[in-house]
Amino acid sequence: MKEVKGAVNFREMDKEIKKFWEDNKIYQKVKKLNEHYPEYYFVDGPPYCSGAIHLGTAWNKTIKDTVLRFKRMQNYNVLDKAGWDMHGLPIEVKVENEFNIKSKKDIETKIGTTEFIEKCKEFALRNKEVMENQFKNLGIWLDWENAYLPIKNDYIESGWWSLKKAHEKNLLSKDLRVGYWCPRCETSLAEHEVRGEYKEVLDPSVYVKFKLMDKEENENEKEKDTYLVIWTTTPWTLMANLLVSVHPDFDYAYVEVVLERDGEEVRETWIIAEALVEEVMKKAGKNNNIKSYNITKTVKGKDLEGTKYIHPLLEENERQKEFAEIENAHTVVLGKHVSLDGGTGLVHTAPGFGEEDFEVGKKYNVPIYSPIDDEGRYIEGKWKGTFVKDADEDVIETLKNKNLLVSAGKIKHTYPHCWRCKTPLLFRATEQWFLNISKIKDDIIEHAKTVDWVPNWVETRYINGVKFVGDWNISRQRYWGIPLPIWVCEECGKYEVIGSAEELKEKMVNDIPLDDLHKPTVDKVILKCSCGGKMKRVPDVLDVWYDSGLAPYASINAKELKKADFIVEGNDQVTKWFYSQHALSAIVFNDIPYKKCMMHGFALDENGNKMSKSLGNVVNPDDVVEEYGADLLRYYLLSANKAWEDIRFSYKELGEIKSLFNTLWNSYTFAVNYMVLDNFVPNDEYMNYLKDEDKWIISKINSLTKEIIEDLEIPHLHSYTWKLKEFILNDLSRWYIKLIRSRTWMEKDDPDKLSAYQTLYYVLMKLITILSPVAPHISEKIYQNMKTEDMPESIFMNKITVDEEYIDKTLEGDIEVVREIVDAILRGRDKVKHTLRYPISKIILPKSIENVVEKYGYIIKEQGNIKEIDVEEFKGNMTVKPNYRELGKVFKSEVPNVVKIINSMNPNELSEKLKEEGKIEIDGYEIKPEYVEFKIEIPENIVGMEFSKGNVYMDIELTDDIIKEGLMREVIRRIQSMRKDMDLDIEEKIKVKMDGIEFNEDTLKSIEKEVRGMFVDEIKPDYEQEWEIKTPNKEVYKVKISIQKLL
RNA sequence: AGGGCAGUGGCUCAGCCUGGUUAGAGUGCUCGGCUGAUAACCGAGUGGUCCGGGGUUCGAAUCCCCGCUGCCCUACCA
Repeated sequence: MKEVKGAVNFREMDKEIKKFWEDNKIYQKVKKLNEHYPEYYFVDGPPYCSGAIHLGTAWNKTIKDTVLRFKRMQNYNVLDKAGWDMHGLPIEVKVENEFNIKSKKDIETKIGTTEFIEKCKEFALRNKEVMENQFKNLGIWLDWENAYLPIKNDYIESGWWSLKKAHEKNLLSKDLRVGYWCPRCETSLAEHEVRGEYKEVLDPSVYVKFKLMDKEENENEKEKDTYLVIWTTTPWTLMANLLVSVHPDFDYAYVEVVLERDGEEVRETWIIAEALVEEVMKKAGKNNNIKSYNITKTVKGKDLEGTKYIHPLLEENERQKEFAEIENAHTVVLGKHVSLDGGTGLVHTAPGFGEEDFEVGKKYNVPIYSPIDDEGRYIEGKWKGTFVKDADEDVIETLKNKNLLVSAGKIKHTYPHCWRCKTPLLFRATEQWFLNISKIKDDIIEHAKTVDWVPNWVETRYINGVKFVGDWNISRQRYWGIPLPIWVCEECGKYEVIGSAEELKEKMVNDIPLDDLHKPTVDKVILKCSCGGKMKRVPDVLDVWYDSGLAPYASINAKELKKADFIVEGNDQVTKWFYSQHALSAIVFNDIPYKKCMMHGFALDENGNKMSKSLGNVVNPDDVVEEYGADLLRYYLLSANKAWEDIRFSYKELGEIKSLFNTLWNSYTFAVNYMVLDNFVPNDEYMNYLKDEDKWIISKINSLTKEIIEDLEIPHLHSYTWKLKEFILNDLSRWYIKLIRSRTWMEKDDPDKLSAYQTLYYVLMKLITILSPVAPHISEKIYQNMKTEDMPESIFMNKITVDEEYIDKTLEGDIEVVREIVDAILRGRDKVKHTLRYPISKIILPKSIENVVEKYGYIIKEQGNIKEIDVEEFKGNMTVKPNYRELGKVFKSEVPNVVKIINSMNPNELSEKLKEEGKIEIDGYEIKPEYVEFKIEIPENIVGMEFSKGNVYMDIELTDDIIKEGLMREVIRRIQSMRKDMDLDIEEKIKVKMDGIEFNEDTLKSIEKEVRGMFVDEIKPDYEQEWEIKTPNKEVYKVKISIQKLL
């Protein structure tokens, strides 16, 4: 042990400890140590290698690190590979920017795929390094050396292998679907790539009439010109309209509209959802000269099913004339997705341009018509070659000329944009590869029920999420990803799924070296079809979520399922990674790949807003670490909230954690510096001399350890950290250290002193052991200074254990009472301005706690500065209070009656009787002592204070002796304060001269001892000060104190 | 629209699962105190319709139902 001097700098400590761990390979040694213990399999949810970590990722890894450190200290062989997410569009984009590439074509023509892939790889690896270092600065211990990287061949092969399994189980298919498409980047985008990219835009808001085909039975003149009124914000999609959807259960009104057109009165019937008629007519009035309108009849949506209409742009798109011949095309169909939130209650449906439209189109068996090219230009019709959005105005104009426009305006709404080029996205039908999750959904839901979710309601949320997912589109028309291992025959269209590089090597007809399984290498491989044709690879790559979904088995290169004992990620991952890895394991192993799954929240700014660059409210974890040190941030993140709720990051609260750690550090330096001063060497022998307060805190730390093990097991990190805080501040610093302070001033080898040191030593060691999972640096730092030769090299080589034999709940309870009494005394003193420096000659405590007083009276005396304690049966006015909990157990619904009886009795008599007879029977109710609590009112003329077990009465009479003793303390305090001003060492001796106050010889001796001084008559003062001392009996002393250093 | 979570002093949050004294902490503010752990610490005061309404119960912050508000997820924004 070495003396600890100077102010604590937590950041410097981080660096020092990090170096210590690295130089001595502590992580590796800990791993080795646990090698033969049971496995604890943890799978790291891989962060994306985008550049830098943020507060959320820091939080995420802190949770992981804390739990895993705990598990290691429980002697588990923790499998803890770090993981990284490295493929995908975000990196492609960054690289494109680096090369100033504008379009997809440029990649192939300007720099070539090989070079491009190489750059993507470099970029990902570079970012991985940066982020890894940031994590290491937070003290995150993971297996960084053997991290799993999805860009490695064996990982890619795992992807292939699993996809082949999916194929074998008939869960892989190729299908035409509508998805997001960026016309500028010429690629499909995944749903998750679009998330957060909905931006407010001004779009056309157009109400259009679709004329009904004249029905023979509709001879009625009035119903001849009948129209469906639809609303759209994308007029350009009308070109591809095939259906109009209505809700089967809604009411639709036939609105007879009288309007004036070209000077003539025209009568038309418009079909609009009844609830929206007024709104639509209001809008229509602006563009049409409407004279009047009234509803002639209403029908249910389902009654409209099959009604045929004339496509409004039939002349502008010849193809629509062909479609008109198809059975269901250009008819009203039913769809539950139709809402009355806006529009007309009739939804224009273009199956090639909308996801739901697509579903409806398939259901009604009409063509999935999507007449645009990769760049978003029409490939046929009047506007052939025009970019679709540019056609909007012209479409509107055309409709107007055809008298089919009801209203044209603008609307502000949110619309998805390409996150890289900010172009509004289109919805477009393309052929993609799918995993048919819908076939195994029931199994997936069943698996989910076997998981231990933290908090448990995540299960509901997860299962609900799963219920909504459709088949998983796994193919992307991009470059940087796991290549789809699917080869298609050019002749017969048959396809084959390859499960490994080995298999590919066997089957390829040309000779391509397979050093790297990325594009474009694999693209060159040709296989031979059974029909004799050439098979070429589908040029797509896999969705990057497929990569991370493979983690449970690909990360350890396994072909069987090893269920993770624990995973934890942010709440956005419930429907992402929790799901993607489950989906892939369900396909391959028909099981869920984790046993315990915890969700955490998001890190928001102080006001609860998301941190974003544009708001300028981003808190960089590096900055926080630089200012406060890693442990404070770690502790803050785990204590700020229940993990599954969002954290509002606050520097103020971080400051509170700083106070906590300062207190911890002060407690530690207090202990160590005294120990060093006395050359203390810890020795179990001293445990034989423990005083009650020592036994108390030893019991406390063991009780705490026990609770903390339970908290970390769940894990409930908030109660873990809160309990630590409570112990450090209240039990250790504010109570125990206060209690033993006088013992540190005793002679070196006094057993009382040694046992106090031994206790402090024991408790601090226990404390830092349970603190170390969350605050590894500080704990290690303290450990390194306090450990003895025979102890393990690092704190993390120790086990967290409970010494059950030291737990004494009775003692803990008794000392709690003592604490309450001391607090009550201090409150009482405060009330009458009788400060602690002046003793109180006597206090009286209730007889019921006699044994507590007998055992621990010395603590009360010392802490309250009390001369004598009496225990008495108090007399006085009693009040009685029923103990509802006890009464409830026995009397249930009779409780009010019993309470009435209790309250109606004279409390003093009741108490007397209960004491004599043990119980009373009144009106058939048996009243026992435990049903009631008595309190004695404190008479006004007596100084008394209440605590949980009764009252404490204080005799505050001021005798000469008391004043004298108080004055002695007044003087001591002032001399001490002057010593401090002079910056003297604790051990340094001084000469003192006092004028203006007299003490007897004994008192002077006591003062000399406490202040390490010597009273003299003559002095050459180094420091002088005049003091005014006021006693409680209003005497005033003017005292001059002079101090001279003794060299 | 569906699902989940949350709503407790000025602020940040415990407590709720498993109903039972006077609903707790920290922080803020006011006052007082302490002093060799000291840029720390202690005490007192201040401050609450426990979101609202209904129900169950002898008893509800806690359990149930309905609603309000905020956040998140999913869907949608035709």
